[in-house]
Amino acid sequence: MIETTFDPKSVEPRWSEAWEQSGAFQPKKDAKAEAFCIVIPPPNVTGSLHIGHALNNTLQDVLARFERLRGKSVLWQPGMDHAGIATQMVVERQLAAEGNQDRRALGREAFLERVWEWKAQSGGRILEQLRRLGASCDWSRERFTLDEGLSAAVRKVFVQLHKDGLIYKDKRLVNWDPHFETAISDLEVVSKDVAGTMWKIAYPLEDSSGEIVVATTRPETVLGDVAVAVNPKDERYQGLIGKRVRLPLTDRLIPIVADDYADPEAGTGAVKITPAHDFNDFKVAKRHDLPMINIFTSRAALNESVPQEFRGMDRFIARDAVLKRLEDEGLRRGEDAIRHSEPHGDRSGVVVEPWLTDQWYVDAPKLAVSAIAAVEQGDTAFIPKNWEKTYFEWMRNIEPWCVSRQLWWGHRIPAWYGPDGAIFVEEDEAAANAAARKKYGAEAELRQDEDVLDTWFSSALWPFSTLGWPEKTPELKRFYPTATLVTAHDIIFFWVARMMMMGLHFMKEVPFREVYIHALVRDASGAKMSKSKGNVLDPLDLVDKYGADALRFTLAAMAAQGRDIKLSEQRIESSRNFGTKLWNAARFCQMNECAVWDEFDPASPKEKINRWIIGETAKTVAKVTEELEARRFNEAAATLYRFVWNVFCDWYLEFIKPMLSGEDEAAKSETRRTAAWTLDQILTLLHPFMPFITEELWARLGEFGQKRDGMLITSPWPKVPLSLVDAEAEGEIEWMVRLIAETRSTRSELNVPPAAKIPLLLIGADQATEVRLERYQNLIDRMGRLEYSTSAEAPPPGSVTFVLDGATVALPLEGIVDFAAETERLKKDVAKLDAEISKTEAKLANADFIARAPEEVVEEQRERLDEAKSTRAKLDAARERLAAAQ
RNA sequence: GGGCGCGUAGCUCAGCGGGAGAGCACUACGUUGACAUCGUAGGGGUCACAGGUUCGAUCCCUGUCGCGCCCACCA
Repeated sequence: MIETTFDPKSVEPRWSEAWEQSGAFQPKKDAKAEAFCIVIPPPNVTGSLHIGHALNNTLQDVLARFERLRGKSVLWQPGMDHAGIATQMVVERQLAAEGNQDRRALGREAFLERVWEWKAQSGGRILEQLRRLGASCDWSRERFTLDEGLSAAVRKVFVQLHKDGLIYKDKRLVNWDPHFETAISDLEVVSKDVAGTMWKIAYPLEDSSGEIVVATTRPETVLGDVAVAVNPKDERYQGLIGKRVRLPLTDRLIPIVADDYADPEAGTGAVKITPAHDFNDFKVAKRHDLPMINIFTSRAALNESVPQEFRGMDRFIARDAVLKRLEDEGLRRGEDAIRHSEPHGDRSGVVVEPWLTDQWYVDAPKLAVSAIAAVEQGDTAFIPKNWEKTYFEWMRNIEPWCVSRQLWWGHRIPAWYGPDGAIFVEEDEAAANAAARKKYGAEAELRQDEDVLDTWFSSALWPFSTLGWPEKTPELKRFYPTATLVTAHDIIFFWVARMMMMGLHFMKEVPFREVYIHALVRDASGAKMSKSKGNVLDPLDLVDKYGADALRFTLAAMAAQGRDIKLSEQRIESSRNFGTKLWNAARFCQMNECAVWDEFDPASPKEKINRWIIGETAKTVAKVTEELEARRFNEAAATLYRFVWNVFCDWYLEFIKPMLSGEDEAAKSETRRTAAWTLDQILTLLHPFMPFITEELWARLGEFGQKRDGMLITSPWPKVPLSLVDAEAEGEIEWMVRLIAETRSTRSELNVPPAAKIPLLLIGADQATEVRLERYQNLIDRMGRLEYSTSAEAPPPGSVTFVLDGATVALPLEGIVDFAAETERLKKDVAKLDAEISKTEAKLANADFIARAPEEVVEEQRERLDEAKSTRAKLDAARERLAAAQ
């Protein structure tokens, strides 16, 4: 006998293992089966499962299991990302905590050894956590972005792009993170709104005939100024253009130049130009052929380009020092408090500096062309579609992508430098040496580029590198392009866009047919959860408390398109209760020996109730299938919830109770088999959402009846044709449902004591009605506590009647009614009905409506009117009787 | 400045051209016979506001207000 509740803790690990052992997670070998591939967004090796991962992977798993049940050959490709900065940060911290030397002292090789050691020990915990969630990835194909195969792909891509002229080295301003001492891409810069000060500083004219006042939020950069720019149309400064000013605190003379960049409305209208430390100033300097003076070290302290007194100072300390000296010199001209935004490194959190360095760039604008076209043509579709706009907007304004990082953990750039600085970009050292020999005619000492690639460079290759590229593997042939990519919108630029570019360039084919963008799960304050902020929720606690199925079902049910999710524990609790409900429904079936003993033909049942539930099942199968195909996870979940709870449990199981305890053996047997069959369909439909409980119940129920073949996970998706919907059965059951519902409602309205049965008088009941009532007498008794008779006598005075399917049901009121309250209620109901009647009548009298509205809508309105009128008559009669009884 | 989205029950949120829904919470009644609960019934909404389109608008369009996010800019 099944116990009263489902115990996830004991069941989940057992099935996780059984599934994996059985090979169910691996793609079907059947060559005829349609391929369906999802590549996992590779979690960081440093990562720990947070609620966003839980949502992301639940949705992928729902799709993977759904398509697997539908018979497709499913590959859900798992793996991890080496996460350059994040991982290096973790290990550096660890070194520091252990009182060890820092990475520089340790040396590159020893440090990398430490990182690999760390990875072996504590990396990749997240994949274990995904297993707990039930993720049906093909774990035998796990990949890591630093694996040899994927690294080879990275090298090949780099070399090829270089050959194609799509990767180049350039000296320009980059976003420099002074904490990690590396360049970062535009995307890794986040601007934060901060309170700041706008200082006004006077620059004396060379001829001492006056001064020009500039405004700045960064006084320390005065030391790197090479000019002052004013707008050529700005009348205030007309006479000054071309003159020179004395740069304060230095002995430099710098020109006043005219440039449209200077906005007369902003600040003082005169802008100091610091080309080495500001993107706009850089452009101005280029236009005017001005020198660029770098005043910062890689840690953003002042370097030897500044006067002795400031050298070595941190930038913020220097700011105060510079201000103080300017004060001393009498050059300050006031200050204003302002709010402005400051660029910060997304990982380090420190203010990043524009800094002039040599870096490698990918020509993203060129690669974007086909990536844009592919989405325009619909080769790849975004769901929801409006994300395409975001994608286009970014792609059309894309800047070159800085891919070199001054880190150690990552793919080392496959570029070697000759003694004369010549660059050899080759897949390995041997090839570079060969190239060098060719160039120099002799062996040459080569030095490999010290830098590594942006982590996202290897992620961009993920859809084909994990399938074996550059080898021509069968997997690559079979599963590329992949079917669906499931991700959150925050990495559309970081990842999706770049996969599109790389996939199209190297595979000549989009990496995925469809991109499903799901909501972000936000923390309590609505802030974005992120690995570096540490404000993550632990879904594993929720799994411990409620089970993986409950969490999964909740997340899927909340995955509506277009709104961020603020997860509440109550929702998970109610999903857990849903699981319990299902569990107990199965328990009930088992107790009543509901089992399929042989092939069951859902067209065979004779009993109306059984034909009805089969029809309802058919409708549900069609609906859930359609909703999953359209990726409306929330609606599929809601459909199942309602079907299981409100249809199967609340009505069907209640309806069949009398039969299961009745004497009609044929009906009983048929009902048992139908119930068992329906439950099987439910378990299958629900399996993508709640794999553990469904698999467990499937197995338990299989201990009776027909022997189960294999496991639920590899069973076929239900095929229940809609032709099994039996209109007659549907009508009859609906009639019963209405009768019982109305009786319940009447009982409540009339305050009938709970234990009492309501005596009913059926006036004008025909034979068919009597037969129906007889058939369901037990049910009526149980659910409605309704006692009926078909006496020909007229209804007693003071009774309420209602009409159902031709039969008038009269309820005597004496002794059980609060007359005053009842009269009040009737009045209210009558008023409501009158409003509806007049509204509907007006509508039906409207010629335009009749002419223009669809036939079925008009018909609906007529029915509505008839119903309202008959209810109205019923209420009138009730009111009269009430009055009479009083 | 540009873009995307949101405003629906006390709370968390679905829905969407044809008389507004769920879960939780609340109230009442019932429940020892599948249900660490469950069932039934009930209260509770000008679907942010104002215009427009339409026979008909919570839904489509425009505008306003409030909120969130993304991008750009910020001397």
